Amino acid sequence: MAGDASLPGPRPGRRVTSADVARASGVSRATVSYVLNNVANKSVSESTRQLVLATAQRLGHIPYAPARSLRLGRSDIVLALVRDLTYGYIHDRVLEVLDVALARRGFVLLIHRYSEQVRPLSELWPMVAPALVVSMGGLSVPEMSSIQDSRAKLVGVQGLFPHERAGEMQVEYLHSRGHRRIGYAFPANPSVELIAAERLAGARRACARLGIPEPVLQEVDLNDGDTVFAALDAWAAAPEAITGVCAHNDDIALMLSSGLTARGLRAGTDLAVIGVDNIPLARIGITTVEINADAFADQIVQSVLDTLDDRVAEPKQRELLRLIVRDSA
Amino acid sequence: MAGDASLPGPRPGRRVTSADVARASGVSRATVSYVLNNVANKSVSESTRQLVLATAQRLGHIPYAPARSLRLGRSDIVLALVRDLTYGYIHDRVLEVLDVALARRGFVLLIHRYSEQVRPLSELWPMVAPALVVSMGGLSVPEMSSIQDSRAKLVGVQGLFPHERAGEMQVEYLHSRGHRRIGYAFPANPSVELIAAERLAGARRACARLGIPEPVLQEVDLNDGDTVFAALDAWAAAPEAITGVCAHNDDIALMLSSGLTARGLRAGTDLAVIGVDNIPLARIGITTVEINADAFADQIVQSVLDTLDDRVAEPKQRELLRLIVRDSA
DNA sequence: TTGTACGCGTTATCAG
DNA sequence: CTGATAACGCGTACAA
Repeated sequence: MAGDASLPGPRPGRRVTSADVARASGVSRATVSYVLNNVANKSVSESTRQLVLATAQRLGHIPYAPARSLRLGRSDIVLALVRDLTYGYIHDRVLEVLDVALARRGFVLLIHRYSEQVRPLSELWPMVAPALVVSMGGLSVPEMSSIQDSRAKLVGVQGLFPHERAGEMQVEYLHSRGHRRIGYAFPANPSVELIAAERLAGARRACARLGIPEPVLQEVDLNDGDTVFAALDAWAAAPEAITGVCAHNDDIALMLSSGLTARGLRAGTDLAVIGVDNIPLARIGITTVEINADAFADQIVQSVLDTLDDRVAEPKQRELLRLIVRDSA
Repeated sequence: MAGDASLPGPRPGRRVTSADVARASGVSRATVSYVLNNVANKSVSESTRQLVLATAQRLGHIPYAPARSLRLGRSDIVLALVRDLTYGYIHDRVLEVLDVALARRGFVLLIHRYSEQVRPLSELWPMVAPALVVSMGGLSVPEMSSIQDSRAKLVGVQGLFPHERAGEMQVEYLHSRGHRRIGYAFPANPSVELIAAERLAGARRACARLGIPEPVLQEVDLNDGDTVFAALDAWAAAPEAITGVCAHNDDIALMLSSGLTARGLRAGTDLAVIGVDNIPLARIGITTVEINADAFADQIVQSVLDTLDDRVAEPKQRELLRLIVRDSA
């Protein structure tokens, strides 16, 4: 029994290190590392290999990420910066596809709900040391330079997506259906402001090109039903009544549709409403500009992998948008 | 020029370490560490303090997370395991509140979209070394033991939430409005199966207690509008027609409502529909069992902080559910 | 204020 | 071919 106690057994309350595995296996730490990492060019006899594997398993050894990263000079973390998780459907799909692609390359995708008020980016790097940062929204100049300082690579999603075109397509469709006075439902949520501005700009451009008046802007807050009714009233009270509305996205289009229903009216017959996204909930009755989530995701994945490999990204634009006509417009 | 070259200047292409700052400041690495960490009980003269701070700033030094974690034996990462980001509103709110609370404690919340098929949990620990894991869905037994092996603390969200009660409240409300034949719209998405089963169980229990037949189950797939119409048909064709339906959540309730509208019917008059969540989109017209997201978030935060401090959690149950009556039921 | 040992995994170099 | 020794990455904190 005294013999047992003097043996360098498992240290209580401490992490199981590769050194523990080495001791218990009667081999060196180097050998353990070679075995655990399947290092090529290093021949280890099958017997020791099995012994090390079994011992590691038995002791429950898990290589400690910080030590690995310190030695390797890089972490396997890709950090996605997101302002808001409720972007919903498209975002979720993109992040899923991205994580699968990264997994094949030995990286892991972690998502951070980023807000400058909670914690400046500069405080993020001493806590996480990502190999690459994917920014899912816009970034300010100081934010971008902070990422540069952190030595993480950076991929921005903004710019990859033709938001203006989406706004244009909405107006073009409404125009083709005879609508000449168009409303625009702009989101109140500040976290989508940049995107929203682009879509609106596209709608405005299309109106100008088609020779119809600028869209009549109304702000709609997803968290406040009153704003929906206020918008409907404003459009109805316009000098020349609005007959068709572009909604920033399907969520807002759905709210407008619900608002109409609540008033005994109906989207499509009393007021044309068109959204953007083609979210599942919209698939009953909402006319929309569909975003091809998979194609969009592929572009981002391509961009991320290129950046990880220090390749220059070849911008292979694919068609991401498609009109889907349903009852609401 | 030769003199310049022999100076230990900034090493090209390499990280700026605290040693670089120490050299450039003409002080020891220890001093740099003390200054940068504002260590109490360590008197550093104001002049060197300012010098070090300025030098660090000038060189763009950022403490390297892996080295910190290795030395301290802990990382500042709290990892939230999520099956699916489209849980939406409630989840987003919870994760926001949690991150704010963790920020105050010097931790950062990172979210991982977890799927066993993409990457087993055991491969996650060598990449991330979280101080604590928050599981936002259910975990299997091997998954839980994998977390144990990783030496991360674990907080499960399941169990904190009275899902059965939500199902009960739905049935109780429909019953109070005179409905005796009740349908149940069950989500097809497997990632919410555990939660959904609990809500359904509650609905069943309430039916039994009230002496009405079991709810007639129909599966509804958010991504497939046909399932909505199939469900509506099935309920209408039941031996005794269904007059009220409990939806697993507001998204499904909204789909049912849209389906009714598409058929020229209306939720509330032709078929009563009640959801769960009170998501923003539901706030026009959908009767629902509201989840108090902030109170729910507070519970989780409390649980997380208790676990981080190795305190035993005191289960301070608050009322999380509230009936909200609108047009749809 | 400083010197230095430490945390842990990786890998170049060396010995049998 | 099989394996061991030792240096390294970087920040922290104890002893001096």
